[in-house]
Amino acid sequence: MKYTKKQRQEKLQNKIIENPFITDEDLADFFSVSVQTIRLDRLALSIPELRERIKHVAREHLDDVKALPEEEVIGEIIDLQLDKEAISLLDIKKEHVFSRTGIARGHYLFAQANSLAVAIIDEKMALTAKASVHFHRRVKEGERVIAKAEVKGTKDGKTIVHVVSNVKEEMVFYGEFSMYRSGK
Amino acid sequence: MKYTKKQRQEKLQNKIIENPFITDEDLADFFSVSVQTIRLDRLALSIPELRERIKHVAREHLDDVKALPEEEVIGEIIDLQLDKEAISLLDIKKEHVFSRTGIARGHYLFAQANSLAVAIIDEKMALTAKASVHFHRRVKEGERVIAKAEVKGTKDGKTIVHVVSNVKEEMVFYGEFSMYRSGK
DNA sequence: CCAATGTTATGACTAGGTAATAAAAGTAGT
DNA sequence: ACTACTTTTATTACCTAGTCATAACATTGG
Repeated sequence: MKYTKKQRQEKLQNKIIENPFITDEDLADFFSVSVQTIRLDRLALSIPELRERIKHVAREHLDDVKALPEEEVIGEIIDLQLDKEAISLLDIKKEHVFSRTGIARGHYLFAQANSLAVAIIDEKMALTAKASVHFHRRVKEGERVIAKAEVKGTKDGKTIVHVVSNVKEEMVFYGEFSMYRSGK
Repeated sequence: MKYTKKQRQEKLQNKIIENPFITDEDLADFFSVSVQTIRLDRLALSIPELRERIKHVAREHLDDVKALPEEEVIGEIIDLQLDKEAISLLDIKKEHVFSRTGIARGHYLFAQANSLAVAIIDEKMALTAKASVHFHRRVKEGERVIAKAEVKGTKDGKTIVHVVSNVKEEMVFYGEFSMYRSGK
């Protein structure tokens, strides 16, 4: 025999993670055992059946795509006084960090700050013209970044917004954004 | 009767887009028609059955999660000479633009430039310290942004990278990045 | 009123399973 | 070599959410 029960079950788990769309029959072929054995294995490992697996993957996706366009903002806005100040919150998760180091990629902090700068403008449309940003400290997975934006005034039609992002009491990011606004 | 055939089929389409997990039976209940009618409707609209719908959504998701961590870069790198220059390409799609205006959100252009600046550094790890960026022209859905990064030199341990992004011959973005590098 | 369109019902079949039960095969210990 | 136990396989009945084909019934417009 090729594998012991334990070995097979380990491999099985990997196989299914790798390709959640595989049927018991295909697995049975692959391991040269009967379908029933595969089913006992899944039962033992509490791996749900193909359809449930697919459903699960699909639901995750649906949550993703629903979460994004709903709020065209990176991070969750928790306070917003138009043309004055705004605060948003971003929890740094796996998808935001370099997988090797666990350090957040700069453009997510930028994105949080930038989209907050867009949101704060009391206009149907706002676009970033210029930005000058500083990354003060690396942010790690699991940390919560709170960005605070403040409108500093207007200079030749462009609104200047300052954004300071903190993790707890520590400043991790600072940016100055110069925003076009659609208003006449 | 509540709806005509046409009205029902339109509503049906929306219903399914809204919640692809709904069964024919639930739909039949909702519209107070028989399951068979729903099936004829789906057939007419060529909407696949529940399981196929779910599978499709799941596959998209799988592609997403597989595509992202593979290359930790926004855009596709088409040329890379470490510590010299690099070029990447980003096709602006629906998910990159403000849905109302079709104009690309600034942080995607930033992300493309920033991740190119990270990639160009010949080191296991590179992080952005500072960045100064200008958005010269709005980029629209369907346009292809080509970012070109050049290493300009090193100043107190930080590498200066310039990134110019063009759509066709027109410059749309310019950024100067100051990068930390892990090297001793 | 009758023909066309729309709707519902029925029966046979499918994939990819669950669950329960039984039988067979392999592995150890003595 | 025989028993005891684990592991694997087979069998049967059932399930969901469909497919496809055929037939009958209902509604509406002209």
